[in-house]
Amino acid sequence: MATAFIQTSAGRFTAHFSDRGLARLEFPEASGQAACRRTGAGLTSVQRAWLRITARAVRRALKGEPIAEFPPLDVSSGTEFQQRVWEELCRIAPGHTRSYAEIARLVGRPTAARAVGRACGANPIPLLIPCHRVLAADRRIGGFSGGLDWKRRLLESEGVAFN
DNA sequence: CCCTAGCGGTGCT
DNA sequence: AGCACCGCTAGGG
Repeated sequence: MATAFIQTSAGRFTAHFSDRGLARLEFPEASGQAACRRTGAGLTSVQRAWLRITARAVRRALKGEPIAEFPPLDVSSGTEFQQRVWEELCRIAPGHTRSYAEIARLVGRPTAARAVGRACGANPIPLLIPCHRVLAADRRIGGFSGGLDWKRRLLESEGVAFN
């Protein structure tokens, strides 16, 4: 796994690439931003290409715009159930939402809404796998592993109303 | 608003 | 094999 950084107006994201693609994306940390390494060092040329695509995707996602091109996503860390949930998340267009229960139904486990919440929390590539577009059934915001402030901000940037 | 009961995947013992 | 977590939900004060 190779690590690289993506500078944005909202801070510096951290991306981890395996030999299969983008495997993890981390939101900017509140502190410790000072230490800046050269981004891209230690990446293969393929990974550097993925990094460019990822950086574009992240910047577009932050503006609430549709993402034109995704890097390959390496979701092999997830269980089969988690991967099915994440796949379903990827089908939610910007500006749209689903409830945890709806995702549960879509992956064929209609009573597993709670487990869907857990699977969302385990999403290793938030923002690009848009777990922020999942709300509770009553349109309350639910949770977000990266912090509720981020979820609110992302939903607002997409013009989504929530409770 | 609160509380309760039922829920299922996951990870830890 | 248990068991305690949880980004849940529906129902009822």
